[in-house]
Amino acid sequence: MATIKDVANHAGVSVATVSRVINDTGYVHENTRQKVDEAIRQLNYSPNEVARSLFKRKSKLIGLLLPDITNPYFPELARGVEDRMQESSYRLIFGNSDEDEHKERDYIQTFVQNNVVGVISSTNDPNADTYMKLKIPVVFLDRTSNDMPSVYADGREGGRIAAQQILARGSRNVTIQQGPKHVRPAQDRYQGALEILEQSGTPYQVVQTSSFSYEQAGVSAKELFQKYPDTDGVIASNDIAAVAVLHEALRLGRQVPDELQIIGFDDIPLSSLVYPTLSTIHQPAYEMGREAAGLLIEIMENGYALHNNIQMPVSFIQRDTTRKVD
Amino acid sequence: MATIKDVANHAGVSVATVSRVINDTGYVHENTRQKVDEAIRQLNYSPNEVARSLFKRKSKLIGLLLPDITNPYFPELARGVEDRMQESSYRLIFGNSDEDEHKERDYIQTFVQNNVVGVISSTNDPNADTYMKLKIPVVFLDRTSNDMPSVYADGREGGRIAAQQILARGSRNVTIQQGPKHVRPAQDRYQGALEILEQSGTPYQVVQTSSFSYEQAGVSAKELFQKYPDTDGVIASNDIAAVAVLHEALRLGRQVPDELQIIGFDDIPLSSLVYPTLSTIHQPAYEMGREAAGLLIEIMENGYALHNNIQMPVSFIQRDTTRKVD
DNA sequence: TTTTAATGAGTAACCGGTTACATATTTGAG
DNA sequence: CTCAAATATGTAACCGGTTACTCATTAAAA
Repeated sequence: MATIKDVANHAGVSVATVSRVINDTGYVHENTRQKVDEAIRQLNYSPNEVARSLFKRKSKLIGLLLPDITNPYFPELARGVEDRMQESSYRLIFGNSDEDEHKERDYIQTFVQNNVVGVISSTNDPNADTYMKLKIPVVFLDRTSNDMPSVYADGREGGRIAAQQILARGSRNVTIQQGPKHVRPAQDRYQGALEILEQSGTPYQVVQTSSFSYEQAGVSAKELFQKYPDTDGVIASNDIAAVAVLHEALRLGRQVPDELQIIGFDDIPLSSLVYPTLSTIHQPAYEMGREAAGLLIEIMENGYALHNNIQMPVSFIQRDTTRKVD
Repeated sequence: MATIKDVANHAGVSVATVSRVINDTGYVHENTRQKVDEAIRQLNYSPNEVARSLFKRKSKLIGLLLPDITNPYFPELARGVEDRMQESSYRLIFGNSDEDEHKERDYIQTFVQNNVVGVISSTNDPNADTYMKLKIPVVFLDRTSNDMPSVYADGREGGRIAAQQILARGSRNVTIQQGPKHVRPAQDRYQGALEILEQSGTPYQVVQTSSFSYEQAGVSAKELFQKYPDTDGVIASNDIAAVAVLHEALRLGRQVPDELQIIGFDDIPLSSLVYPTLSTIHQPAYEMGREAAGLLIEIMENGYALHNNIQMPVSFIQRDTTRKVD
């Protein structure tokens, strides 16, 4: 690869001048600029970001930490982040945390070692030392933190809506999946649903799910119907779990939505492709990713942001696993 | 952040000695080593990878380029790559190419600018200049290249298997989705299926799909049944498309698999969660990701690899959108 | 005991950029 | 025409590591 020195030699100027040309700083005579541009073109030169990063102590890299890209909700977030970052010519160092504190710390460390200028993280503990001590801006995505910048959907409200809708549509023996205990958004939804069911006075029951993996989803769905064969409404912990429940229900010959209603959470793309299509609580994942990226960029460039906590709206998407009302 | 100089001062030694300690090179007296280790601990020092990278002209970063992480097949690949890279403490700079040549070039350039030591790419044109001129090792993933390292599934064979199976199970008026023309693996499958159908002499028809997006999948499925309402077997271009077809078929009241069989491609996790579960051609995506990472590591560390072209087996997964035979 | 090899640690150049500073030339106001 | 300000460019220090080289000390071999 050609270096700035090669370009300088080729153009018969000093490296400082070349630097001025490529960064458009200081004074450069038009003729000189042209000579340099020509040399750059001929040598197909592009500056070494590592050298830049070393001197400036900042790169054009952003650290992105998500729980598990294999869960279809996260690619949407990631894509939103990427697209927005791309527009401002930032690149991503990406890692899966598996909701594991240790992996998280590990990644954050290498982010710092690589001079990233900002971090976007979906952590369950935004107040962990790892983040509090960070000297670069962090935005929490899909997670809430009062005192730190974050972009998230109103999970609790989502849970409430799910419960309200399933009751309004006639379920009288609802089962709520609690979702993994250590995953904050899962617990928020759960609490929201619980709240409504409590105050409605209708009978309900709770089942645990320990992870968001596909295998777990299948197992949990089977368990659910073994324990509560009479349930007539399921508020699933997310769409994967919901699809698994739907699948198991059909296998058992239950009529959906007439005997059994199901509401998911997330509104991943496949929700509208299964049959019957899945009613769910929509989270604007792609937009959330974009917002998080935008927020981070704002903070990186201005040192602060106008709105540090962006709560995105959730909404009920009526499809075919719930009965119609109007 | 503490620098190596801080550590050196704190320990009362030179930076060279600290460097020897952290890299475990050269001679260092045990007592000295302990002093340095203690200083590192106290200052919570970890070396700046950017400075290292600049001097060595190589980082611990790998460039990963995938078409679109939003397509559920790719997160599996990505995860496989990440997990393997993680084990050898490489990190990923990640980008979505959207199968777009320009975006690809852009990414490859910033990979180089950031001193990545290797690239894993799913490109449609492994012979493009962008790659031929690269001085760092590249492994093509989910794409074939004769002369360059690659890890891919036998798409053509997959297509053949799909056609054989759908015929063996009694479809007599098959529709093949061709998939996007510029996407190599899609065309391979298509060719494979075509081959078998041609030589079988049974009637068949071809429909185009222009992208792998969810919306497209829905539209294509509708079109398919409008054009060929009498088809009794669909070989879809991938699982997303297949699920869309399945969905549309059920909506139209077609009996699956009795009146209509459907075979997908990829075996994404959701294939076994839809109802009825989707018969499909399995690609070991996660393992392919791991293999690609392993291959790249081998090349990076030895300068060459024993097996440069790793073809992974595909297999027919019999589920419920095809009839049973035994 | 002498000689040589192994061990231990510091100095300084280097990686490829950026930028403060110095210097030279040009421009324009008075 | 003079002189300050604006323009143009080069020199060299710096970012935070790594490593070649030098020198001193210690251990081992002769």
